[in-house]
Amino acid sequence: MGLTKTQIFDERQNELAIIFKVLAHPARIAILQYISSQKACICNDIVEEIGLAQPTISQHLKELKSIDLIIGEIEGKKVCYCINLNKWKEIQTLLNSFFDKTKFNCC
Amino acid sequence: MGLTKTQIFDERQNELAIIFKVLAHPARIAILQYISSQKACICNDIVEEIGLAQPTISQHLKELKSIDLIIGEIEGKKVCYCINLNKWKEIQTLLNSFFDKTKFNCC
DNA sequence: TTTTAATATTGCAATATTACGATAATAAAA
DNA sequence: TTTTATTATCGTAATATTGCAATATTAAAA
Repeated sequence: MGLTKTQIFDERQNELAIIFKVLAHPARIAILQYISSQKACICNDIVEEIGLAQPTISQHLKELKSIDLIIGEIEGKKVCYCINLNKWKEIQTLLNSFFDKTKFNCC
Repeated sequence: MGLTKTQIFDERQNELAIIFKVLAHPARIAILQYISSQKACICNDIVEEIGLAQPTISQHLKELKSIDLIIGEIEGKKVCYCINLNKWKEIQTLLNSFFDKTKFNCC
């Protein structure tokens, strides 16, 4: 069906899945790595760096923005995209909590 | 197109994306949490716990197995699924490395 | 050997994702 | 004001994912 049955899972499980889903594309990984390594993180530079069409990059940026992982600051005609450090740390902590909380009773 | 252009990204970026993708479903999060909390982690118990049809669970288990996150041990007619602790730790380390390596020069 | 129980696989319908051309929106520059 | 540059949105084609009924496979039990 292609439709995830979110209603049978709890909020935490759905939240984790959404975060993982946003990160589950090499272009979005590459965008994050590029943004984080540059002093100026202009959208157009990202398009040239990654090698996907401008609308495609714009869409990936939108998905990263949807969980506040990046912030876009308008600078005239351009937009400077930056990683949202607070959210970044928050997500890293959340993922570590998921990995750590998982105990291994069996086998 | 629906087809990810993996060839324009490096191996590390693609590997990270695949790991995130496997984790990007609440059912698979729930399966991992359930398996890790049980002494016996029989496939049928997972089906009853999660509330999805048996073939659907079987498919999700297959995806978790695809990156060796879980191991299925055959016990007669039943299969006992367990988390692969070594891979679990390895992936946690890899994700932390990704989060840590990302520096923030801009903004 | 036949039956039963547990799990995997196949096939398919419905929805989601990816990618991009065309175009709109926005703001600086001419 | 018109042009130009930059980014966002829309529409759409192609592929992927999700979920399940039907069925196959496997191994213990009868």
